[in-house]
Amino acid sequence: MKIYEELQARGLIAQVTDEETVRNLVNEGKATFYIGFDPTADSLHVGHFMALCLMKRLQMAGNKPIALLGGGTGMIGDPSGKTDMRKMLTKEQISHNIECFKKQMARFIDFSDGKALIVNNADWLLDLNYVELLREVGPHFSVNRMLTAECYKQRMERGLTFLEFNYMIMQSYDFYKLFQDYGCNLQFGGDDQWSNMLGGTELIRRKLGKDASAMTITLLLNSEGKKMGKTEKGAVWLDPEKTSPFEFYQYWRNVADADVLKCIRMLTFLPLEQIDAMADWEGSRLNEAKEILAFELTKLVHGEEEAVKAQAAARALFGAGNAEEAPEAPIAEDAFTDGTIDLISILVAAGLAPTRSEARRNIEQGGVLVDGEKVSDIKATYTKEQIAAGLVVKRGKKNFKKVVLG
RNA sequence: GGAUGGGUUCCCGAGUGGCCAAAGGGGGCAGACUGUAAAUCUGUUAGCGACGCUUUCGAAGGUUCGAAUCCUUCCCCAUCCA
Repeated sequence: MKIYEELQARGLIAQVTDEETVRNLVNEGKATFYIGFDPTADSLHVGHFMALCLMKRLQMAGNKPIALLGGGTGMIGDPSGKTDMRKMLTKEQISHNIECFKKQMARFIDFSDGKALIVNNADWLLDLNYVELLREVGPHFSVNRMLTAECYKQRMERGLTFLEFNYMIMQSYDFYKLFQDYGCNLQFGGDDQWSNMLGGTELIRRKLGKDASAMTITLLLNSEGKKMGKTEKGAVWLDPEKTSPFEFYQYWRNVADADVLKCIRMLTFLPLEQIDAMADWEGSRLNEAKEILAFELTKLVHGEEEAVKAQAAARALFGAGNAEEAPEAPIAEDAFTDGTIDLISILVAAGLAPTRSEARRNIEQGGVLVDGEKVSDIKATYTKEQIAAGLVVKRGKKNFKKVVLG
């Protein structure tokens, strides 16, 4: 099975400009393709991870990836899929975020010996002269058409600023530039990028009379139609400091029944035959599939060692056995008063509750267990010796920490 | 620039002088059920040294014993007109 067919079988391909052209390009390893990453945060998240996996797959098939960091486009902000204007980032934030992105990307993609490139569109976008640019590309964009683009529709109701309206132009210019400088003939992106990407192929055709292609990756949506990789607390990050391997593992361990196989297919590198074999698993057996999904992804992102640890911790928490594998939460010496500390303080210090009020509620509602025993007294206290021995504190069913002396 | 309508807690949205930490819904959290799922049900959802205290209704002032509610100025948003 060739790469294009594999991507298709995994359900990764959403739209392509011309199937024949793209199929031939990637199957024969003739594609030089780029994917843009806007540095909107200091870590990559699951959405980026999908793109990186795709880059890796295509690279393994002999194609050359270019990772485009949006140092320039990040200054504008992509309105696609946003209902409100996003916060403008400062230049310092952007360059900090770019550094973080670079480090994380290097873990997935082989950038050695020119096998892949990493470029920053700030290098060309920031120096553009406004009037020159208008004259150069302006005539090739029809405002009427741009306004009909899907990515602006939502915003037409709530308000779209001129700043963001220009995002499509900048992205199109990127492709135009990469096409000329690096022979980049293919652009990948999330499906929400489709209209922006078409802007680029159009521009190349109109300015240079040449063809370039575009292909979008299916957005990873859950069965309720929401983007996956987001929790109430925010995105699921790849940075272990922002989303611990255990939390990362748990996120995938808890996906809905309807989404497990789709996720395995799209995100893991497991062979398709093995995945197909799981397709008729039903009911509680899907739990096994969830464990596989969680383990595989944690392994890809955090390495095998962390994946094993996360899995052991999860099993300990939900199955029998002790919870020695629980993530540790150190309590500082000065948190003790006369050698003791109360349970509310422990919960807050361990990050199991955001505020003391919340901790109090959790205890009152019977949601807190210490070493397996339910504690419903909000005044319960523990001595330094008890903490030193290690105390497993559980808040709710899925949150637990091994509290130790820090 | 002009007219009109608006900015309320995580979100939507009620509230037009005290009974307002603010209805209702959504979301979240906890509990029951279960498969660490979904659905359902119950409780809860500003903070804190907690039958009390402190901070919150776009911002800053003011009136009042008392303001989310009234007045002034300012900022922002939407729609229509230019």
